[in-house]
Amino acid sequence: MNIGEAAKASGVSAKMIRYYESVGLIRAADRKQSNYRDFAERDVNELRFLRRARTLGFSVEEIAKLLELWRDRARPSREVKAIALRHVTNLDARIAEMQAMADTLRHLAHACAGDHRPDCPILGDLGR
Amino acid sequence: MNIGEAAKASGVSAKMIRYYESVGLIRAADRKQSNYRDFAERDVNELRFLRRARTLGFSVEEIAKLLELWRDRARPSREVKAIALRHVTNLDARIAEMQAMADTLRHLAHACAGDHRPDCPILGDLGR
DNA sequence: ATGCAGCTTCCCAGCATGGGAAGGTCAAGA
DNA sequence: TCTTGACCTTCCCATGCTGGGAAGCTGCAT
Repeated sequence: MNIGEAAKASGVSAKMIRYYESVGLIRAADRKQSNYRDFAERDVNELRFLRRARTLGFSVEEIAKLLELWRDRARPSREVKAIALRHVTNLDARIAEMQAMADTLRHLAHACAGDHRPDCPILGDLGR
Repeated sequence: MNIGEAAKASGVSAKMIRYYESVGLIRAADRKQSNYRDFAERDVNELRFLRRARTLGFSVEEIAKLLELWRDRARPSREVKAIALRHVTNLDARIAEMQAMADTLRHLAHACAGDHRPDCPILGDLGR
């Protein structure tokens, strides 16, 4: 399977497949005589795993560990769970930060007339 | 005022001050004969504005517009409000995304024993 | 055989930030 | 006065993830 087909089948762009390979996230694919990469079904499965993990917000580094565990039939589920929960903690922290930003801005915007006049609590706050 | 003092006074690192100057976010500071940058109180005020806007999550590009409006005494508050609300919409979207990620993961992690055994709904989902 | 689609590598760009090297400047203390 | 150390200057590099594009090779269909 060429990289284009693997990309279509997995939902990961060819550009990204090459990148993941270059940083060692996935095994380097086999090569045909033409030097074209040759993907097997197993590779496509890993790429799909990868894509799904990305949509859940895992970093490339975390995915490296998850993939390793995935490949290891004797993994302890404890390790997988730990990575997932650490990521959840991380997400929650970032959500709280952004929530605070949004709330502050909503509040300031609410107090701003939003017309032709220059007076503006938003700028007032920023320049306090 | 040297860049170090301006950094301390504004809470923006010297590195970042140089960067903001290089991308045209702030006016290029005056130079002394030594070629050292020379900051005035007004510059420090802009840097503080900048820092506050960054903590509210505005992009450098948005801040460029906000700074422009801040400097313009005849600005219509409408424009400021529009930028702020657009940013809030943006934040809300990202929060919702991350919330969905966190919820999915919490759910999967809850179903995962997290012990020495290899069975794991988290990996199951990722590799579905 | 010719052309086009698809592959290869390599470089560049962005966001915002920090690290560090090589070299110039300033102020304080011996 | 000279040295020293803190601070400044520019320049390049790296991060994490993604896309754009150039130059050149391969493979298939007409």
